[in-house]
Amino acid sequence: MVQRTYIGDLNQRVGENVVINGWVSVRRDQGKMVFFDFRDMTGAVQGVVLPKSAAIETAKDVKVESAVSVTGLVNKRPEKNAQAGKQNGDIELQIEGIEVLGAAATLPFEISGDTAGINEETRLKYRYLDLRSERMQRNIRLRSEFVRLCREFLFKSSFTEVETPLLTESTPEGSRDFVVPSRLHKGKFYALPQSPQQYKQLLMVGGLEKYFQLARAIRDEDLRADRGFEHTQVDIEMSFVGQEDVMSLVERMMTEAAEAMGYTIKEKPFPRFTYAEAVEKFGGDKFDLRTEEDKKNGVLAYAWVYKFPFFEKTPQGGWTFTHNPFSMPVPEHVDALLAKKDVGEVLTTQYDIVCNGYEVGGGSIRAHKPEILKAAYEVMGYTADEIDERIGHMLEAFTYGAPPHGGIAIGVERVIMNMTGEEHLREVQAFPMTRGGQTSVMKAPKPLTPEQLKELGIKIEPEKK
RNA sequence: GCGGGUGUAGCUCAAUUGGUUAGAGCACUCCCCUGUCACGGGAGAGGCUGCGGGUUCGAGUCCCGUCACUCGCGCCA
Repeated sequence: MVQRTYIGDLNQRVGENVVINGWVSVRRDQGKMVFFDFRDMTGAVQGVVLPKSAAIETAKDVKVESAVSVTGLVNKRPEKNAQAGKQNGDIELQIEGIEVLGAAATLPFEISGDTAGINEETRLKYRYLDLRSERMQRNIRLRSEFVRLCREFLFKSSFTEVETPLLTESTPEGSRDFVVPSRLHKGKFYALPQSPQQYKQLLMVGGLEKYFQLARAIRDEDLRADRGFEHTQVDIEMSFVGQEDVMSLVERMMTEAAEAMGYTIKEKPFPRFTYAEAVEKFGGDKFDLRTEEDKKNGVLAYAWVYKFPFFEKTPQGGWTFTHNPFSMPVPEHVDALLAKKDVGEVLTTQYDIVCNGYEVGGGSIRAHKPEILKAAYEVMGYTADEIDERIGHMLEAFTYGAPPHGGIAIGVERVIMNMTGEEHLREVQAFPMTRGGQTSVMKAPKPLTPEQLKELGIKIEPEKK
């Protein structure tokens, strides 16, 4: 069997016989001769079946988007037939044989153009076809490239990648959990992680010092254009660090990745605004620092927002956290928190990273001393028993030599949306859901069989109207 | 949960104040074409107008209900 040549390498093989694999993008049947556009993951090339070619009969039956193996001779095109400014526009494949490896039925929609205008339901039902489109190929590959560069940066910086559990505990003070019924413990449920927060802090207690994970975060809240049930975070945690250490590491990672991908960052180091400044200047903590010119040029305008209030009033007159309850207050406010004095004035070490109007990540230095973490829960009005039930395990873990630690989570989809200019999360995920929460292609959620329900100890009550 | 938008051929859309047999482009099938490159030319097939009800001599069009998709709010970092 002859070695496959990638289409992107054909221009170095002029005069040679080659085999290419790929898909048929276009067929142009001229009667006596037939032209094709083929593509693989490296690019596109024109093939021609001449009248005397043995492949002429099969060529007429090849359907667009079929997967094929094509043998032929790489020719320089005559000057008058060359296509300037087009990949492989100066060569073509003179086809000797076409083998259809996977025939294509008539397509439900055309994928040669931009599929963004096609009905969302149709695109998602046939996501495997939509993924062949140029736009989706670009977005998904770009996403992979970003993730690769983050991984490389973090490995280079002595981080350890750790996978934390997917089946875990419900966290009532966050957003709504997706839950999984337990077969072994009927009537009890696991929850899918909203973030690996507790585990990554326990990894710091566990001496890993520098952890990261490409972590899936799962939340059962209604969907938006830029928000799905699932998204992916570059999740980072470090020991023996302060706010400055985490921020500068993240800044280097984001800069290296973006610049390696050819993007321009508007301002380095990233400008910083306190929450109060951001509200005053921009009316909120998600702002866009780009000029119209920047927008045209695809510039990324990163910035930090920090010094958020730790707590805010609840409608009932109590206190709740603004970001999360497990952060350290800024050093000068630790005593106030411990004394529960001037609670509304206490600032947290939380830092958010924003870019082009989106919040792309957030983190903080964590409360690694049990009394500080406990104080935050007391401010929010939890009883000793409730605190023990919710975070007793963390408080205990922190009694065994917990290092000061902090971290961040960067939302991968948000970054890729900024890079591609996409306004919809679905355009940067391979298999997203509809807004109504139905999965691509196979349309979950679906009912379970009575046997499955019985095994789980679950009875479904018919919904009353 | 609330509010807005959309739903007509496989896809993208059109169809006058309610009026005859619901049209077009692309895709598809067949025929013609030796240099095309989103090839071109000719012919053809393809419709429960999301679904259910109502008003009317007559509904794609008006009314009520319902479903799906979508955008925003609530919710959510």
